[in-house]
Amino acid sequence: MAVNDQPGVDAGNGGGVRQRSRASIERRILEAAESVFAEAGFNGATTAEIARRAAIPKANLHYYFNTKEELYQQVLTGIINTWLHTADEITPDADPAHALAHYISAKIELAREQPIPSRVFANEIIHGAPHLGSYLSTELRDWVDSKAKVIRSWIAAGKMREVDPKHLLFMIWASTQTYADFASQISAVLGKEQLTPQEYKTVARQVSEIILRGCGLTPPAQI
Amino acid sequence: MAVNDQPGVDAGNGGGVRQRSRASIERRILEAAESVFAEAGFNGATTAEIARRAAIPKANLHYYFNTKEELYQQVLTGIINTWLHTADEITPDADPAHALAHYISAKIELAREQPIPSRVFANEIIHGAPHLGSYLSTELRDWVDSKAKVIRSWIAAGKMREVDPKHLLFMIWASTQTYADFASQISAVLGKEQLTPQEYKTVARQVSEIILRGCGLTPPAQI
DNA sequence: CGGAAATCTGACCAATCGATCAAGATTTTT
DNA sequence: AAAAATCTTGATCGATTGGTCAGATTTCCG
Repeated sequence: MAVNDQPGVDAGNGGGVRQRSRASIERRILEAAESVFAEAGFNGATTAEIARRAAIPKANLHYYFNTKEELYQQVLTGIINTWLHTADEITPDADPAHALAHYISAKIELAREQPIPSRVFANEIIHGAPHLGSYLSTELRDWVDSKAKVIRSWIAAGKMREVDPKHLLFMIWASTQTYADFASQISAVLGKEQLTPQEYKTVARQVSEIILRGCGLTPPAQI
Repeated sequence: MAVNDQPGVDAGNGGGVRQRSRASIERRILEAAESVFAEAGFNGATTAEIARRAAIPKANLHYYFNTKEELYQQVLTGIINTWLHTADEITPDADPAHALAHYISAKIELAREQPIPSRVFANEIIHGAPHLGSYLSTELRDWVDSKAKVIRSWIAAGKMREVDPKHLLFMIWASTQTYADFASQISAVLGKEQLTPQEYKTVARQVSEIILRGCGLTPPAQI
């Protein structure tokens, strides 16, 4: 299906009330879908529940998004786009300690601010990524290759201990996203509804310290 | 429902063919259920598909397990019991470096040997653990409290750097289980169907080294 | 052997699901 | 103001689901 294969988008008006209203309601539907997909997965989510949370009749939801699959794809795409630029500071000329600490801190922040999209993505991966097409083996793989190359250049320059760059990235992903994906477990174990922003900062500092020291780096005093 | 609330179990025979056959078929059903739950989650899993993989009619499956919920509970219980004793070496008198390295190594091994149950559990947690009752906030919480106490005793004895014990455990869980739960992502990014046992050993060594150094410990030469 | 208990199974059911449709309401364009 | 385009909605459909049930078959044991 083409991107603009929906009525109204190519109407003659130059971004009038119609388009603004349409964008607004689509955002509301996507947010509702996000939370339902996160709670129940693709199979468990029902369009009726999504419609209910978006406060529109189910038939109207299918006017804006033809199929549940299309809705899910849009949610996934939104998540992925959000994640594309969190490691921009990982560049050859950067200071490894600072760049990694910044990356870890940013990922923990994201886990705190947007845990729901993270859970949708995690659920998709756990079930073998049946709806992600070739994204993992093409775009994400290229992204990892390029970041691994940067880390390898840091190692070659003697800036840090010799570690496998890709598995280091997996470890950072796991250690940070666990605070979004497995929040229910962490909350239950710690015995508190949710962590405070202060506690998230403490977590970011500890994860940074362990990984940086593990890489033979000295954690920066301030991030 | 009581544990032995099924026909045949309390028959007069002393562990004859009947009981052995029942145990065998129940195991076959549970294995089938495990894989289906892992691939589709609780909602997405169908009793028809579980029955198909167990090679029995659906009605027969419901003879051994009354409801899908009961089947799911048994799968979850099995997983949890498997995990209960993986950290037995974490004791006050143990050497922190050796104990942690052993724990991490054992968890990576488990991720390699039994990724499917791990995914069922992870899926349950991601969706807020709706079927786990109070397990997380009671038994698991107590388990974590006791292990955290051990780690705190290590710190008090000056054996390792001061870190938050619980978040250290979360980090170990995340870094190890990611190789089971997110295997599809790791495979796609690395461009290989699956890691070799040798590669799992490399992963275990690297995760150990980073975490141990991160805790101010010296990784043991051999685990 | 013979009957009781346990096991197995095809057929079936009520509920729920994603999706469709026709018809009406509203807004925009001419 | 008429026509066209867009939006909204209740009703409904075919497909799938978890679970049931009556009856056939097998196993067990005196």
